[in-house]
Amino acid sequence: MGRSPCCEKAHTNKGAWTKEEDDRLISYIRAHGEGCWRSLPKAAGLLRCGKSCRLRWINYLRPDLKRGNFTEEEDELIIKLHSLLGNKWSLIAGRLPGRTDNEIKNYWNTHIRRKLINRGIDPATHRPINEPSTSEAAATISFASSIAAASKEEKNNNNNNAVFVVKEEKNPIQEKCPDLNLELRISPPSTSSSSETLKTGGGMMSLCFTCRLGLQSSKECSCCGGTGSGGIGISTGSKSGYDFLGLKTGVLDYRSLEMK
DNA sequence: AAATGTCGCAACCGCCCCTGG
DNA sequence: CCCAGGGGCGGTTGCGACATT
Repeated sequence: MGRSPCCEKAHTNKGAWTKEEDDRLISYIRAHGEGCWRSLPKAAGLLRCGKSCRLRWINYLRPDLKRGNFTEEEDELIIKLHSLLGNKWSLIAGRLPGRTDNEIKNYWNTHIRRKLINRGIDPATHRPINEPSTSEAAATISFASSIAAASKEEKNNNNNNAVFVVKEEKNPIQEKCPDLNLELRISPPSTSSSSETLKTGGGMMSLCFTCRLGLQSSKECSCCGGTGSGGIGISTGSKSGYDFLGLKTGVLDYRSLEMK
């Protein structure tokens, strides 16, 4: 039993979007919101596949996209997140307000990979290229509980819902590449608190409801202040409501953390 | 100036997961 | 519990822009 195609391929346009198509899609979504992508093209008068519309909107037309060059901070954050999450571009994109998974994926493949190779780091494993591949643990995220990892801050926050500790441990690889081999520690969320709290190696962040919906830096955001600046918190320890590790739903799906 | 090579990005493809009936 | 539909994601491709010869 085959899966029905997502659209009538015979009657859909493909390839680059025209200005008129963009305008139609934008005006339709402004009027009706992002709804059923499958029926959207017909409703909007577009001869496009619903998936194509979704992709165009998410990757190019969304008003909150931050286009332009990646900053050095974003570079480093992407590298760190990739070392933790692997090719989970959507998760990584979730930590970079205004950036899309596709954009980050492209940027990784074209710039960061080369950058890491130039540094002598294997972009796939985040290990030194010359490093013999005997140390399996070095490439694997450790979910081992670590009391020490809980750090002092945990004592100050007993209402944590989802607590993530990104801990750096000293080992030979770590000393060569101090940003790598970060450890994640995950505890299940509770339902008692109205905001999520997350920890990084450097700071504590409390997420407002808006941020938990993935609307960081929006006008309604109370923890980011709606400044549009977003938060690059993993390494800086800023308190900018950074939705680290896909907490948009309030429940962490551990499968999303698996390394490939 | 033309030809060729390389790079970067937008878009597509196909698979997987989630959800509702 | 099973199945189909819809949405989302990661990998790949195609093409235009730019650089080099």
